[in-house]
Amino acid sequence: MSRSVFKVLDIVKKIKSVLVNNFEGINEKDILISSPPDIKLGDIAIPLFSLSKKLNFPLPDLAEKCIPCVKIEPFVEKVERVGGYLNLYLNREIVAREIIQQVLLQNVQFGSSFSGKGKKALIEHTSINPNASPHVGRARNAMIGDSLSRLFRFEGYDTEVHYYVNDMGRQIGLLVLISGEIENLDFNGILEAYVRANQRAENDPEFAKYGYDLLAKMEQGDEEVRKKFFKVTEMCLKGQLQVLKRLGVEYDFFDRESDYIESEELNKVLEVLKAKGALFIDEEQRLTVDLSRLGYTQEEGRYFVLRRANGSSMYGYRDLAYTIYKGHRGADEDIIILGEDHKLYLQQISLILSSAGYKPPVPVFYSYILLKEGKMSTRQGNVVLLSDFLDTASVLALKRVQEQCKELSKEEQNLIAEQVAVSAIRFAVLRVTPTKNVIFDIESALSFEGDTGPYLQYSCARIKSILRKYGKEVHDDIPEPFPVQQNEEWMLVRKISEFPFTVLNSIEQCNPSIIAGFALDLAHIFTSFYHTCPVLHVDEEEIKIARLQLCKATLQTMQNALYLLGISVPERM
RNA sequence: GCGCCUGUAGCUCAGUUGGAUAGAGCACUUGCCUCCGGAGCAAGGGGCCGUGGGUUCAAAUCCCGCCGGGCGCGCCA
Repeated sequence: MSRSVFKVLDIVKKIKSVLVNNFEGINEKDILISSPPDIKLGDIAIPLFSLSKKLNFPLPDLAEKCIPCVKIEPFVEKVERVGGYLNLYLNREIVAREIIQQVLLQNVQFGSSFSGKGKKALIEHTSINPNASPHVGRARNAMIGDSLSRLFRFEGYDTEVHYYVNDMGRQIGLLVLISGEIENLDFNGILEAYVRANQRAENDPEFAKYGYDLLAKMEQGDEEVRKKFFKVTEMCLKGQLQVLKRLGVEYDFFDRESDYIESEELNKVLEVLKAKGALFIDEEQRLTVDLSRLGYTQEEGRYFVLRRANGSSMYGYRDLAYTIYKGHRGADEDIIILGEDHKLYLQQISLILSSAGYKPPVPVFYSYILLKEGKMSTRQGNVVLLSDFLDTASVLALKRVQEQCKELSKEEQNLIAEQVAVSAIRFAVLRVTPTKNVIFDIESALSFEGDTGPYLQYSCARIKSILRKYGKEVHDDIPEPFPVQQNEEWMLVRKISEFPFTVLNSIEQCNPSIIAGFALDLAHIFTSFYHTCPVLHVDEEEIKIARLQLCKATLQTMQNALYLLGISVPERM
């Protein structure tokens, strides 16, 4: 069921205002605009059921009255009533011209409504514990966050991306402890070291205690200990960032948790909580917030501990301080990407912040990536490391590139293979709505066939090939009228016209999968067009040019969509 | 136990916020490279949209109950 709506032109807006002006007692919200289930039934559909009811006007009469109103010149060619629907047929040649023109004029900006102009967005994402190489499950956070960052930038927001470096805590303490025992510990050895440290802590209370002691010294600002923590976490962070960079994920700011051990402003917030009777020292000497005093109604999750009995801070304390800091950066949109396991936690800190007059960040939650065999577990060894996946995908892609692009240099071939590998993983993860679990199937993610990132790149490569073979620059002046002969051409135009709407929809819902779905639709329609409509092999020069322009507009739209997903488009593959 | 999320073809997922005949890909069957790139296209089979009620002109979509899956629930981060 396609519900394409022509957003590029203001036809929808015009229809609404015309109807509102012609009928008393209705407003724009009463008028629904959708589109017919089949291209044969027209391009825009207006269901009249509720209008007829609201106006107390028999449906056939209402339809009769509406038909001349919505026949908006010169775009609407024909209006028909089918059952309770008013179906509008657009003038393909005029509408297509307008749309293709817009795409070619706006090129890399086509799709943006600039809704974020003059506004600022702050996005925090990824925050993988610096203790291991990231697996694809963890990377879902980074991919969603990165894609949203691209969306916000695309819409004109002044966007800053933050990475919160969790360089504290008992786990890191243990890691620092054991790193002192291993010579030349590097990023590759870190996971093993981490696992070993945890095992030892379980069996050796002495060792565990050292971990805590080290953490306490770190908190108290012991310079030497701080240096040790920094050294280990920095090495780990660098390694992780290298892998993430392969995916095209980058950050503007790295904020270290250890810089938020003490916060005067947060202490003032705590005074507010105290005044509300929400802050107390519990029976085990922990500094605790009783959220029920702030409006929290559940018993589960009612208490939120800020400091241990020995006075050391908990993650929640530091994160509250950090969140306050972020709030002062003046962002209109303050967004944080979190795994679904943080839902209650975020609710808790949001309650604390808002009860002291702060605006909490807007969370985007995502569910875990599962393997067919079940959950990913580092301990059980059934994880798919991001770097491993990229390596195998890249090798597989290289084989095909070597066959198909023999004339290219080795470096170019490698580059393309890497681009294909990245698109395979990014698309496989991003195409699924964040709130749903992703069942990750390595086999199909590596197949590059069907609804995959490489398929999208492939369809672009085909367009580029056509444009290359044409040999000349395809100019941007669109003929009037623009010839549209086949349904496939028209369907392409319709799909392209949806893109700005899709972008807005995606950013409103903070859901990149909407873009992914759009890219797939567009690619399918294009390949269908490709097989039915010859571009270079047509005699009439006007048709050839028009189709070349349609190809160019399709490519531009596809590249813009893929850019938002962090997928780059090779010239050939 | 309580709370949040989720259930659509054998499998992996869409379904533009309540609209017309529920759509793709994988897998299976059948065609299509002397023709702009077969990482492709065209066609076919395959559905009680978890289940039982309700709301209305209209429900995969909204509300309630039940069942299955994911996540969480006081010194982890």
